[in-house]
Amino acid sequence: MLELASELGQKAAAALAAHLGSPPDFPVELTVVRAGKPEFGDLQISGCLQLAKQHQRPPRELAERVASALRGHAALTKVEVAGPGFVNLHLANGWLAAHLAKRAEDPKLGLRPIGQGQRLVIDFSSPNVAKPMHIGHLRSTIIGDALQRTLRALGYEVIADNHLGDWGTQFGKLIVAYRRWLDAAAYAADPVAELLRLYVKFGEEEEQQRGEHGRASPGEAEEETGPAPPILEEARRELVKLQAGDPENRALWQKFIADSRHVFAAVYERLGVRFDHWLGESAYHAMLPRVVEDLTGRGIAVESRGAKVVFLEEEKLPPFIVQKSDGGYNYATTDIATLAVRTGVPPWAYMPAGPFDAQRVLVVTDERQQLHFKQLFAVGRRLGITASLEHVWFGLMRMAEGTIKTREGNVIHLAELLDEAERRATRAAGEHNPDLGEAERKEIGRVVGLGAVKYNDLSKDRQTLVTFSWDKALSLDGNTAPYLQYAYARICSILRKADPSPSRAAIELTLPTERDLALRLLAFPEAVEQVGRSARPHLLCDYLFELATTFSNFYASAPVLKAETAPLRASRLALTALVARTLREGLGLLGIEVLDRM
RNA sequence: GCGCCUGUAGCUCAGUCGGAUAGAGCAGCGGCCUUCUAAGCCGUUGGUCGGAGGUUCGAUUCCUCUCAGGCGCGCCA
Repeated sequence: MLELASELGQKAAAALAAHLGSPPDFPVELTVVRAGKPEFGDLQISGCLQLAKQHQRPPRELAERVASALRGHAALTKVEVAGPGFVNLHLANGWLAAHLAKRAEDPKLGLRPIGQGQRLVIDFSSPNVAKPMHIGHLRSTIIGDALQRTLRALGYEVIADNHLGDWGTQFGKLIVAYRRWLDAAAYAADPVAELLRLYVKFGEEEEQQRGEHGRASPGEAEEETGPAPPILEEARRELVKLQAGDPENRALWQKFIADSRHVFAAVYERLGVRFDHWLGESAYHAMLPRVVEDLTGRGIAVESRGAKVVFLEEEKLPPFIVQKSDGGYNYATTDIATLAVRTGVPPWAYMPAGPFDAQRVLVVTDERQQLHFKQLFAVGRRLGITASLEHVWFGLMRMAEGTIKTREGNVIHLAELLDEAERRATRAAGEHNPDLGEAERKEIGRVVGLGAVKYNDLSKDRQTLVTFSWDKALSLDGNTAPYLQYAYARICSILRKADPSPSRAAIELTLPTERDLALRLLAFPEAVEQVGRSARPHLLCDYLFELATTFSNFYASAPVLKAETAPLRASRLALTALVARTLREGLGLLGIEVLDRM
């Protein structure tokens, strides 16, 4: 259908250009899009209105030209001019049937390899070592995973990288707290939870000491910070030792990373998420001096107030600090190094893995880092990076009761959310289908629960600010993953009984619901390509929901197994089987599983 | 102070980079299980698209201003 649309668009534009005498001012371009309403046909062209104004011609005259150029095309039964100057196109059932037959034989369901030959790095999830993953990380993980799957399906060579937060000032604090207050049994049971407890305890101790050492009014006075509490001084010393390569501190730090990674890996296993690399911030540490040297050597960064800074006045952005006045490096430095490795700009072709020489780089984080990435990408361009650099940001997650700080007790932990999702889905499975055995009910609960959670995050435009609510996040009705999974299970039930199930047959489109289904099925590649281009997975959710709704209508109105004639039965079986494949493949691109029975 | 994002039905959200009478789900109301899984289907109620100007044949969409909320802004990540 994509090919047809562009063919018709070009044909229409050519006809109009000839009519207008190939005008130099306004290039004649016409796009063919899906019609807004059934009575307007299947496809429509609305560009004549705009062109009419530019060329001072009556819109209907131009529309008539376009219409007569397209009439007689084999794919179309009717071409009509409507309203002020729209051209409505009606597709021939024969054309639809022929394309469905082709689609049924295509293992890729019509997906075109638009990313062929291109390497793409996608950075997502990226939790911080020693901090538990919460519902905010879930968004990055789920969106990133859906994108990596989709981009792979479109032919990109995808490198999924988990850019772990494994380097930073928190490690000094953790080392101090670990030595003072470690509960070994708790650590053995759940290292990340224990490390969080230690981190929180450190903060409390710091506050207490701060209270003792001055600062009469803790509220306002940001300016006059009193002397740093002793425990904070201690943490700074430990951090310096760690960065200088002190063996004991280094061993502790590596232990924190290794143990955290185990905990994260279990979550990813449960979610079905995989990475090609886990190149955390620390992986780039060794190259930071060279980054700054190069930047200053090329005049990109200059000294200012003792720090090394890149000024971005051309881009109307605030300055970007790449080296602190104390000589230390920060997030900006690490990210420049990371970007250089990912895109392979010299001279930083060091690495345990890479450089990757990617043509496209996607970074999935929350909205708060928009400015940072604008600055980073601006620096990247000065370094000569030509790859497409995209900050795939998503809206923050907020609690229903208002914004709550990440203090323990108020955070919803990932595992807790997934457990509850599975519990609810398992119970629902039992209610809807009492005949299920224990094991099957649990498996359905797992797949449906996980699907509901993932789809909840994926189905909204990623940029919307979401207010978390248990009932909304774990809903199983309406526009949710279970609805799609249920449609799939019903199809499987039909196919099980079809015996033998003929997958290929001549398609007959006798009912309106069959025709609707045919149109929706053919639109699959378009939806997937849109996700690949715009990095917005909700477009695929919308498509799949529409496909499932269209199928449900078909299911209610057209008997498959008891169709009036044998050819019609075969046709409907083929159509049904194709819906199943499209749902399974589409949900698969979102990282959501399906079940044969529910 | 400067900047980014968001405001669409009671609630949660779509709205194809200017098109025809703004669409779904949930909630509400009324129907449909002697036929393939009722986690479903059909019908119905509900809108000054935050507000005010502007651009034009046409604005939820683009521009300006304004209100409300969220988030950033030289040595955290």
